[in-house]
Amino acid sequence: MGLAKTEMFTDKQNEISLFAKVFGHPARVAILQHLFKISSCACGDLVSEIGLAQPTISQHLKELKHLGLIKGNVEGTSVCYCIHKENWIAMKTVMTEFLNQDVSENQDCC
Amino acid sequence: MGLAKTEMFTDKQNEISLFAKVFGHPARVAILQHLFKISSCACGDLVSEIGLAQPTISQHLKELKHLGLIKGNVEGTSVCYCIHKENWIAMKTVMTEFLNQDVSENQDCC
DNA sequence: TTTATTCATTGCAATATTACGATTAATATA
DNA sequence: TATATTAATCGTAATATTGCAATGAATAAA
Repeated sequence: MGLAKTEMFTDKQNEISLFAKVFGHPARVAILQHLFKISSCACGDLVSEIGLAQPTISQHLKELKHLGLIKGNVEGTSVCYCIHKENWIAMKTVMTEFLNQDVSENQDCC
Repeated sequence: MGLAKTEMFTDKQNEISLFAKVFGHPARVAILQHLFKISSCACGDLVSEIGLAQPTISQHLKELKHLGLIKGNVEGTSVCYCIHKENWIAMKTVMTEFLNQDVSENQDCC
């Protein structure tokens, strides 16, 4: 039914999957990398940089903003975006804990 | 059109997004956490553990296997799954590099 | 005030994902 | 051999995602 049964999972599992999902598209990865590289950036610059249409970029920015990973600031007719540092660090803590699960103690089955 | 334009992005960006995408569903997060916890596990045990139907779990396992994050070993009529350690560590390197982009030098725009 | 610029929103088409019943394939056991 | 067990695959319905043209909203500049 195309719909994840989130009620079957822990809050942490759902949180991890939500963060991961937003990184699950190369355009959003590229947007974030560009924001890290140049600190802050207007939407229009991202459109030229990434190469997708303006409404598409705007939609990806909306998802990143909705998760709190970026901030947007209106400056005249343009909107300046940047990384939301505190939230990025908080996200990193959650994801790193997941990625760092200890693999050394485990015995292979195969 | 529901299809990511991967040709517009770098190999690294596509790689990051593919790894992230597979973590973008709580069932796959739960499967991986369970495999870390108990080292190795039959498909049927994961079905009881997670609570989704057997074909659904089988499908999620297929995706994890396709990305190389788990291994499956046939043991009689059951199949034993475990984390693919080397590939997990390699994935972790890629994802950690992405997550650890330096945020401290950046100036906020807002 | 008019026009230009920039970005968000809407609406839609194409494709992908999620979930599961039914079935199949493979092996173990009686 | 016949039956049971386990897991993969197939087929399909429901929903989500991606991408963009068209449009709208807001501000700046002429």
